[in-house]
Amino acid sequence: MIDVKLLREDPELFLNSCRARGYGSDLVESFFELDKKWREITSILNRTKHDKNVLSLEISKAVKEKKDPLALKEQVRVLNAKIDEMEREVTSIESERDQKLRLIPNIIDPEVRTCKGDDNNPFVKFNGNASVFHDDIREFMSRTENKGVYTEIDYRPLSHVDLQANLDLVDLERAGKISGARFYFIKNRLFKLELALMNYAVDFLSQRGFSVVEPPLMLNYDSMARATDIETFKESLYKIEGEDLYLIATSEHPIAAMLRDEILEQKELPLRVCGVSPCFRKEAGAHGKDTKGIFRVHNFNKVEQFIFCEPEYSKDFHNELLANTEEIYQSLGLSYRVIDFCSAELSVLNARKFDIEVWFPSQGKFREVASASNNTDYQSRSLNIRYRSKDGNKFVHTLNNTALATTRTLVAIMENFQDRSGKRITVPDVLVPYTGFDTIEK
RNA sequence: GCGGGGAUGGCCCAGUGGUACGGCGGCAGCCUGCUAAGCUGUUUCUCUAUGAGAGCGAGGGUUCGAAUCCCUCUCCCCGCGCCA
Repeated sequence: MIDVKLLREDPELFLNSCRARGYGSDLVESFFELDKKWREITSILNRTKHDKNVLSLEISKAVKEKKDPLALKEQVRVLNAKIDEMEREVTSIESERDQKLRLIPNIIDPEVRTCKGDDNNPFVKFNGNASVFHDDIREFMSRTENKGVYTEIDYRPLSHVDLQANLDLVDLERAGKISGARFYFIKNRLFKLELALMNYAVDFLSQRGFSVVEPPLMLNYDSMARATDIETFKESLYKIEGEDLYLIATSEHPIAAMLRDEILEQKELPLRVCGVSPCFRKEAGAHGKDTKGIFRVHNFNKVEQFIFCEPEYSKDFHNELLANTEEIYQSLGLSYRVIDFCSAELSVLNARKFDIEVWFPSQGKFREVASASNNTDYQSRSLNIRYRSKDGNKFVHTLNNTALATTRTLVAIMENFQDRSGKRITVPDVLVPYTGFDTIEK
């Protein structure tokens, strides 16, 4: 949620942010219309309540002095009827107003470029040495602003779907039979590789000052609504029938909600939390995309980074979160590019967002594996997470970034580290201590 | 699931129908000077702000008036039951 006071003081700030996102100004305008009405009625209501309180005190005195309070009581009854009516009106206007308020998006970081469309997200950097099939070189170089480094290959590597069939690593048919599309059984060495990835990422973050939590996998409506935005609710979340519970789409949400309504000490900050959990997503808006294999699925495991910090430092921590994930992917030997999101592609919560996209030689594309968001004080204001400072209690800034999502990283490893026969996958060196094997083959 | 106990400001705690007591901590100031202490003020949210309103886990109800009485719910603690 945005800061109402700031909105009243400087509407232009929010109008600009709305425009850059392609929103139009109706939201802000209808907020002000309702807010004006709300203030007017609230003011009369409070005056009436004051009158009532005064009368009530008089009754109290009258009773003590053994005078008859009947006439005074009647006056209060009349006021009560008015108060009831006004209160109903205020409540209804207030809820309408707050509904608008909750939809007004976060203020965009001034460094974000005003543009639209995923293809226009500004390129930030490339790292690695990608295997690129010669037909894809042009695409590869254009996506890296000619800064990409590659080794040309004269064949197209197998997709993970074919590889896993060759090596008996995933059973999609039976998962489809019992659960439906986008479900899977992960089998054998691929499962051990998944465990290795999670362990590796957790160890990595532990060494960088993160505490580790496995969160609740369900949140109630209130916590979820305050930790996320309406789009996530609509597009992603599974609800438990007959219960006030939703399956989490990422551990970002329970970690953010964990500290709701709390006041932290300044010396506790920054608070670095690593969350490890399955993530459940409906993928309702993704019909027809990535329908084969385990690239886009209804549940996967993820190691997430989350930071609560003082406002002054959130940009630094945003970079720290990005650097952590980059280092993980570098150490795995995967080539990636970083993009900086266009204003119109940011989520309502985001002030700024970077994505890390790994090169998949079998698809000839960079694909998203991690997403680093700075939500500034938008999430913390909804969740009411503050810290004590010299100038009073202030909202913390919250940031998050994927450290490692297992299914996509497994696909990346399979597609990048297969040999030419398509019957053997090399395990990245850093994972071998965790897996106990260095190849996956038939 | 059953029975009992609980939830009051950042924290602790008092409060059996008349408008929330006191302490601790934090902040500001004063006084002072020896590992410090003392004194005063302040401490949540909202508003059209010398003033008002709201706020005692949440939501209803009774009443002129509810932290207090009644109903429903949530969470925590103790015991019993069930259980990987």
